[in-house]
Amino acid sequence: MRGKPMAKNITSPETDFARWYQDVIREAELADSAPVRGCMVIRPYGYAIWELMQRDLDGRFKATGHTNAYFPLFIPQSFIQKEAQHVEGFSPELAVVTHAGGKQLEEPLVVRPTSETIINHMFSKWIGSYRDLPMLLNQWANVVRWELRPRAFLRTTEFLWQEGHTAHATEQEAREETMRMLGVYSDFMREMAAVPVIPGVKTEKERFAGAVDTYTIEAMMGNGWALQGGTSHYLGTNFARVFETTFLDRDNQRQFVHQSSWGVSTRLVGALIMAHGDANGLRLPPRLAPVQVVIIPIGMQDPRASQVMEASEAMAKELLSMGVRASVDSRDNMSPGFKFNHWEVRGVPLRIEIGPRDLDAGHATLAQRNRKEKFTLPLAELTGKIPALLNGIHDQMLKEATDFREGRTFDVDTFDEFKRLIPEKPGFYRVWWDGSREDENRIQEETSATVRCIPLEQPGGEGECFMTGRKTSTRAILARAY
RNA sequence: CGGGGCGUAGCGCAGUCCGGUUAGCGCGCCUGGUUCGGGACUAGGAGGCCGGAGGUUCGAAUCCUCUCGCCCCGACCA
Repeated sequence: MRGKPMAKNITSPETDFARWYQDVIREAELADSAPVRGCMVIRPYGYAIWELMQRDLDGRFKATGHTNAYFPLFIPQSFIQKEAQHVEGFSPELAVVTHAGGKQLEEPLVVRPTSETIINHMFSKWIGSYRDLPMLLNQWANVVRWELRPRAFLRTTEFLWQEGHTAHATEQEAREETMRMLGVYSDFMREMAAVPVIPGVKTEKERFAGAVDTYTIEAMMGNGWALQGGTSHYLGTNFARVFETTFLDRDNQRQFVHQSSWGVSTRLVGALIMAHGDANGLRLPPRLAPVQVVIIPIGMQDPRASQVMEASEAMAKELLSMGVRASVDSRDNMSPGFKFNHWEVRGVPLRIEIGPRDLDAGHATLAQRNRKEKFTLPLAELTGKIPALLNGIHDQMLKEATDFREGRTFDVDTFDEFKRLIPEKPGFYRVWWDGSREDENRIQEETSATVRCIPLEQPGGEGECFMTGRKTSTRAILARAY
């Protein structure tokens, strides 16, 4: 890239991060806006990323004992209204169907914003005794929350997600489940998305409506803002009580089940874009890249073009048989340079160039999306080295993202200091925390930042709360967030 | 819901203040030729109810009224 100009049609992320984000989505053909406000079309390339996420996560859910099921899109309005906190949290953003079949419905139907209520309704029928527990279900679905301010992938009126719902005999089991799934999400983010996350618990203000405790994984985006990548809730018996989800224990006593629910959404695609993208567009971590290796044949008018094509095809075939997602860009109406840029914008982690000169030298030229220098590898041993190269790219991207986050994480002791620093240095701010909801409101009003979470991993020791001055042993993380 | 911006070719825009023949530019697209190791060149070509409705005028993309929609920034949220 030797000092060449920035990618065409992409605003520099330093100039305007929000516009850069939109430009990348457009140029990489991830999504397009839809005729309905707040909704978006996920284009094939963007959807392919989501499918890779789904496939991996689904495997992790199965491996932890969950099975998939599907519950209806429409929920009787009365269901939502049963749990006080839940209604309060969701009523402003509900889409409600009042007419169908040519007439007004007796009871309006809510388009699910989440499925705790309808699932509890069914659980109460399915669960009789402790022998039916734990019940461990997941569903892949779309949900609708009427958004005032949509952003592609991050916040759309309709979005795709997965919601896990479990019921257990004891609080301890349900809490263990809550933490287990938070761990699954953290692992996924690190191992697949190459995004480091901070697992923690939400404050009361940020808690899911209806949960006892809400846990989160918080990731840092390229502008220093935080993004909640996934949530896992311990629901206690809140929904069980209103839906009478009960079981008979060993002593023949009726008990409420203890529950968890947890989810991640297409928002993760947005997280990927903003955690790894650069001025030239998208950068995809290899394990979530629809195309991991693109092979560009060069000199397609050259007398030896057919040799070049043969070598390219052979290489792709070999890689595919090894389980590497490789493809040859054999379009003959585009110059190599155009193709380089085309695939760079789309974030393909590894590119292989093969031309007559390479054939003469018995090697191919490689370029990593996350590095500037090109290098060569002998043809004889090239394909065998690709898996390790891809793993290396993953490790490098994870390290880059981690280093970036560390460089943007600050410790502050007073609210004044925080107020002064956060506008000029957006990032994660660690503070001693013993504040109330009112304190949080004040923080948000005066700085636009929020308490992202109280990390599970605490440093120990104690200090004075940066708002109240009270002694506390709790450290919290504050940031501006999406 | 507040504040700001924008609707003109598939995409990005100019033209609008100050009305005047056939509405322009770049990219993309189609056809031919030449090209191909970092966004190729060239010749020709296709493509528009100037967001919608009403008005003013001899004449409206341009002026007036009303509408619809989109985007950005804030409040709410995964």
